[in-house]
Amino acid sequence: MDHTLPPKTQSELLKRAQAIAGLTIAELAQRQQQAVPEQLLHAKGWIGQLIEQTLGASAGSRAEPDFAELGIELKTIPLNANGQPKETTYVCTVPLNDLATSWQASWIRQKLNQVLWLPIEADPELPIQQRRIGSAILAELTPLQDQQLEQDWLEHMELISTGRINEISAHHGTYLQVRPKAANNKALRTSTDEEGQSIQTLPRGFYLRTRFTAEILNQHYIS
Amino acid sequence: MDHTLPPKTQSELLKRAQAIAGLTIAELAQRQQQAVPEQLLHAKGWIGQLIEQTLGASAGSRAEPDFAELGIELKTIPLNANGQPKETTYVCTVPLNDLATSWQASWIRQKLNQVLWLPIEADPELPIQQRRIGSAILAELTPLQDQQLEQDWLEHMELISTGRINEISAHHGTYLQVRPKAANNKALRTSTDEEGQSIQTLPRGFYLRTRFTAEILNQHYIS
DNA sequence: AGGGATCCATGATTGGATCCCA
DNA sequence: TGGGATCCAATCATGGATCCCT
Repeated sequence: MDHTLPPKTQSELLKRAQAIAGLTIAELAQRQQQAVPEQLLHAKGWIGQLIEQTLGASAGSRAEPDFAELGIELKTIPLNANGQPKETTYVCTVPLNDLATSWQASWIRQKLNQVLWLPIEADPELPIQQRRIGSAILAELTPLQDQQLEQDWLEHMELISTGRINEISAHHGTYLQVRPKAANNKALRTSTDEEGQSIQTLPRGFYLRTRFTAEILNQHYIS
Repeated sequence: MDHTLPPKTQSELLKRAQAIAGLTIAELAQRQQQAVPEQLLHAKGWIGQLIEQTLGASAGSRAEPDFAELGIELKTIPLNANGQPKETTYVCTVPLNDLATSWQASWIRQKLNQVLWLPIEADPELPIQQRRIGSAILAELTPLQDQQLEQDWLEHMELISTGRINEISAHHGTYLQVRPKAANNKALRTSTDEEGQSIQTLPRGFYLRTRFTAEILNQHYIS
């Protein structure tokens, strides 16, 4: 089995995801003829990319969901020893220019509207090879989630569009954070301040807090 | 002013509480002719007792609210620099024998049914003398709080009455915890295990988590 | 530079242990 | 011993910083 071609239907995508549920990372890597890194420090996105490759996501695309034709985004969720999400989830870059858009039309909402969530064991005690892939969850934003995300997004965009991006900290937002997304804290990018002057600022990304992904899991595995 | 006599009415109690709102501990201590300790490490209950004395609570009584005739219990709430409760709140000892009672008739519920909460600044940066007393809140248990506390209480009492008290940790209970309440961890007391044998165990107390007292504060100071 | 994410120092929380008084 | 509570080491959570790939 070597799924390099994108799945043609939602059902085909789900079938592929179900087929890898329960596998260890070592088993999946072998199928894909990949070597498993000893640690993720120097291979941070590796597992996500292994999964993308396996399910046939169109890698490297921009401003589009991973499965563009199906309108589905793929996201892995690292789980701690307790089965809870261990990290926030990166969604996409925060636009620093091109601010005149609505939540409905925004890039981030296009990505989050329909997501295939794939929980993956990530207890640091567990060697990467032995970590198991969980059962995929295909979830559409509920009206309530949509509303809550929109509210967070509006607050962030208000600050950005009034040139106060440097006032944003990761403390803002109920579900959605804005945090640095860069090679390091020297990687600056041009934005615009309150008086229309150019300013240098760190590039940022939108991240979903763990409380959001924890709710997704709870809604689907009522234990 | 020296209120050593118990207040005769609820209104008199509230008047006394309002009269000390805004005072510093130093000011109140002077009125009561008490010396303020430099630190609370060796005077842990001192502020609570200063307040009791001031408001005319019947000190040292047992199995009864502080203002027995009014059915009102007095509790101070230490606040951190952010105005949030800093500690859990001790309520009363957990009965290790005498287990055949209902929530309605229980000692703890008698105490919690009507409480005069008194917030007091307790930021460790602030010298004890300068800490201020807040505005008192007289609160009756809401039906929802009553239900939630009952559920926690039932779970704890189930474990105690089946001799599994040593399985209880402070992790149990949504609002109500059971934790050690003793001079030290060698102070043992006799209880009964599953087969009716005597066992030695630490004496325990019921404590309200800060999330409970935080809700009390939020309901009354909508800020 | 955008997409795939995790790292990890530091601050916040917690809960077992402890302290004084009558 | 019951009532008045706080202490504080250890754990948890967080969010600013960082890493690889195309």
